[in-house]
Amino acid sequence: MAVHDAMDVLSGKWKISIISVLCYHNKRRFSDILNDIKGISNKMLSKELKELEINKLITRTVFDTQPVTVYYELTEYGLKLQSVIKHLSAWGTEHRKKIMGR
Amino acid sequence: MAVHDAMDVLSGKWKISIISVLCYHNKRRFSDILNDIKGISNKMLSKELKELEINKLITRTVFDTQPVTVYYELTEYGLKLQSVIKHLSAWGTEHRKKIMGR
DNA sequence: CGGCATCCTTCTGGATACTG
DNA sequence: CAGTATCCAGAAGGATGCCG
Repeated sequence: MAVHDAMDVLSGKWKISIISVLCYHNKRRFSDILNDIKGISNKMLSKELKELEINKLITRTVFDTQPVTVYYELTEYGLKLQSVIKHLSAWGTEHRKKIMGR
Repeated sequence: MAVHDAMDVLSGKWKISIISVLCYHNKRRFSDILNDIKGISNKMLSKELKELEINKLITRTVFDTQPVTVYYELTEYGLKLQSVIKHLSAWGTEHRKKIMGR
């Protein structure tokens, strides 16, 4: 099932949120993403970024400054998830209204 | 974050697959879904169906036959996920090609 | 048929401390 | 800054058996 193939890659508590952040910012640093996503720990961010990189959804670029600077960005491939995220986000907004009662 | 609101409801190993099945079949019985989704156990199917019902994404209808017949179907609300599923599915198909190398 | 109960193992993920 | 290492609790989820 194709949907399951997609979810294999996207499963994990934070992956969708991470991709979402990268959709809006294009290039983003580790600590910035850490602040963007409320509640995530550095351990989890590190782990999920690594998995996304393995699956070719994002790239990791290191700049040899002092201290080092690392940028993450979506690959061309990962960018194709933008429309999915957009729809999901719209649905999520509506869902929150429904659950919260306003 | 709206995306996270959506994922709260959709998290779980099989929920997206279940919704996907109901997108294609409209009305579907417990044991049919069990067969549709490869690898799922009855315990998991039961649990995730219950959660989806609580969140108003699906409805559960019991027919008092002998033995009982139970149908699940998407609510009007759950149906709004169809476009998300469609995009996700398309992406998943492409992803499989990419990973499998063809 | 459509589940629920139980057992048990694995995975998830938070807190904290440490490093180049 | 951008992680890694360790510890540990709790959740997820598979296997099996039982029930109306």
